[in-house]
Amino acid sequence: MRFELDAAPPFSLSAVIHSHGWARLAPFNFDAAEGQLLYTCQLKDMRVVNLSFEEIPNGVAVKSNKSLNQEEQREISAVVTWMLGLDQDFSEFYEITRQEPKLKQVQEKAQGRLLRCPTLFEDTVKTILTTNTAWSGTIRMTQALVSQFGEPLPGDSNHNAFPTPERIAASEEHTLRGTTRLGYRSPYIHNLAQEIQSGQLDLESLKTASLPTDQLRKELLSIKGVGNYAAANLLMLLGHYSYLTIDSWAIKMVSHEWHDDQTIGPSAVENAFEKWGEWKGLAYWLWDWSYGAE
DNA sequence: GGTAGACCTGGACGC
DNA sequence: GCGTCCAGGTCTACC
Repeated sequence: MRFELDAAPPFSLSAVIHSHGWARLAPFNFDAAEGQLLYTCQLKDMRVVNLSFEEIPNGVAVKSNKSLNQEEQREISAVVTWMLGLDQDFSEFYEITRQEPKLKQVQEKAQGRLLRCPTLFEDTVKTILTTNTAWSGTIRMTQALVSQFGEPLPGDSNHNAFPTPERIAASEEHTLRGTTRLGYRSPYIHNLAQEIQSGQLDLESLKTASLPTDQLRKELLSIKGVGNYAAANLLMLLGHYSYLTIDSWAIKMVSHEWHDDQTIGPSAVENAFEKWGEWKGLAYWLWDWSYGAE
């Protein structure tokens, strides 16, 4: 089954796919040779379907491996709109970056949208799994979580949906740790799933909450396992760009760009992007870094 | 408020 | 094959 969704111009599916590493984390499946993105999605009625995305002139065409009823199609339309940021408008950002040589490519390439997961729960878990580990570790842990706890695609044991909070909460923490090798992150993920499952935390409501950025950040920082870096990353996914995702890579990039590779601290990274105000997170993220280019 | 040390895993490296 | 070291953010205890 195939249907089309409009996107606010300019739009580039490729720019969304390459906006960060999410496309390489299960249950996303990115075929680099074909340039095709797939996602194994569990619907509200618990059905699991495989979705693929194709760029068309005014937006994106969505293909499902199974037929969908009207309600399911409405649900997937809303989910894909959120995942690809189809309704996001970056004209203000493009306006202020036009004169900056290191950002002049952003409008031309329709950059700005960041690939998101259907739920903030999934984005939060994946963000926690990026902390204090190499990227290969993030891929391994996410794959283990999906294959061990995700609902399988009918007739295809190689593809599972991302596990629901209920499914993770129903397991024992030591089982989660033992089967997925999440290490010390395991209690963070388990605790988050339990809080959502019990109704103590309504994480998904933050996607549409009209809270000031600082308040939203405070809510995110209250989650065990989410610190400054993780909160900034999640804020970016929620469309708030006034905090920087300062990790070891950011420090290395800024040190090389403006400090002759001298040792610097996080405040130097902050200072370097202060002028971009509420857009500084995005300016940093899309900056055309000279590191590795020479 | 700032800082040190522990947390956990996989990979690189030396023997 | 085995042991050691290191990288990567966050939490907690302590000052």
